[in-house]
Amino acid sequence: MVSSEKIDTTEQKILEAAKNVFIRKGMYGARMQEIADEAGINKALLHYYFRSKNKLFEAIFQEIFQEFVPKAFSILKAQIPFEEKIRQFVANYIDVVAENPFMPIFIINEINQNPERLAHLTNVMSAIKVEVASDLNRKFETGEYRKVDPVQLFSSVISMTLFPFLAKPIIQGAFEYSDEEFKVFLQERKQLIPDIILNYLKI
Amino acid sequence: MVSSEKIDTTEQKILEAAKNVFIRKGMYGARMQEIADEAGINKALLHYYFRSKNKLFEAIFQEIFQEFVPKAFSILKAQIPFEEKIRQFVANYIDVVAENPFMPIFIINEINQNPERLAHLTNVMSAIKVEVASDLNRKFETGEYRKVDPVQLFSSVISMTLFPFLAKPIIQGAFEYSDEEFKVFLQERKQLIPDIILNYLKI
DNA sequence: GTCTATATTGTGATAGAC
DNA sequence: GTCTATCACAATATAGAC
Repeated sequence: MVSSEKIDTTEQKILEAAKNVFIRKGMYGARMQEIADEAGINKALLHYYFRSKNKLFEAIFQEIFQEFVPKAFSILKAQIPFEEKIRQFVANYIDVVAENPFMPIFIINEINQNPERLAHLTNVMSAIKVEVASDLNRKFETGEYRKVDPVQLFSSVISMTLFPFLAKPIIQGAFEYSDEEFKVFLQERKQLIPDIILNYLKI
Repeated sequence: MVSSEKIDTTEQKILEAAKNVFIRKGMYGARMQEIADEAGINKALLHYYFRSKNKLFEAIFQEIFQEFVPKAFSILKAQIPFEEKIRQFVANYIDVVAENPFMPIFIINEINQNPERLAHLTNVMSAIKVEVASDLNRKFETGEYRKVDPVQLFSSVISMTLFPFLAKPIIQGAFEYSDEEFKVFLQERKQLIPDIILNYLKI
C-alpha cells in the first residue's frame, strides 16, 4: 500500500476527476463544472491549480501517455520467443484496454484533432518498429516466416485488437450481444488474433 | 451532368456544408457559425431551414447512413465466390473510405455518444452476418475452411480495413510516412488483408 | 487554499426589417 | 428567403472575502 501515498491531495483529486471526464467526453464535450463535481470541489479551484481548461487537458493528456502507452507496449521489448510475444501482447493489450475502454477512442480523437500531441508517442512507436522488424527478420532468415512489412503486420495486430473496443456499441447492437457475451467475444480474440497472424507468417 | 441537378439550392448548400463540418468536428465540436460560413450564408438561415442544430445534425446523420453504409457493404450480397467477395469488399471499402476519411471516426463517435442512432444500422449488419455465416458454413461443410465464428471473422476484416483510417495521424507520425507513402500503405492492404484472412480460413 | 459572486465570452436561437 | 441585430443561456475565467 506504499504506492498510493497522498492520492488525496487536491491536485491529485483534480487530476483523477479530470482524467475520467476528459476520457469519457473528450476535450470539447467535457465541462469544468462536471470535473469540479467529480473532484468534490468547485470550478474556481480548478483554475487555481491549472490556469485554464486547455492547460488542464494537456496535463491529463501527458499523464495518460506516460502511464497507458508503456503499460500496453512494454511486453514487446521482453526477451521471449516472437510467437509468445505476440500472444502476450494481444492478451495484455486486451486486458489493459478492457479496464480503460474509453482510452482508445479518446486518444484517437484528440490526436486527430491536434496531431502535435503525437510528439510523445513517436519515440515509443519507432522503437517498437525496430524491435518487431528485427524479430521478423530473424525468422525470415531462418526460413520460418515469409517476408513481411513489419509496419503492415504490426498495424494488423493493433487493428484487430483495438477496433472492437472502438466499435463496441456497433458490435453489440448489430449482433445483439449482451455485455457478458461481448466480454466473451473479447476474450476469444486473445486466441484468435495471434492464430490468424502466426498462421499467415509461417511457411 | 444530369446527376447534379439543382445542387445549388440553399438547402443543398446547407446540407453539404453541414455534412463537411459535422464529419470533421462531430456534433459537439461543430459550430453553427462555421457551417454558415462554409455554406456562404448566415446563421439565421440555418435555423430557418432546420429548426435547431440537433435537427440539422440528425438530418445529416440519416443522409450519411443511407448513402455511405450501403455503398461500403453492397458487395457482400453479390453472387460471387467467397474469396473474391472478401477481396472486393476490402478493396472497395478502402476506396470508399479513402474518399471519406473522416467518416469512420465520425460514425464511431456519434454512435458511442448516442447508441440509439444504431437503429439505422442493425438491419444491414444482421443481414450481412447471415450472408457471411452461410458462405462460411458452405465452405466448412466441403472441408475447405476450418470452423470459425462469422462475427469474429467479419470483425477482424473490418478492423484491419478501417482502423488504419482512424489511426492515420498516429501511423503517419510514428512511422514517418508522407501522404503518398500512406496511400501506398493503404493500397497494399487490399492484397494483405484478404491474404491474411484466407490463409487462416483454409485447411 | 478554498469558497461565493461576478465578469466575460462563446454559441444556439429568435425578432423583425427588407 | 435572406439579412442584421439581439436575446438568452451556458461555460470559461477572474475578483475578492475568508
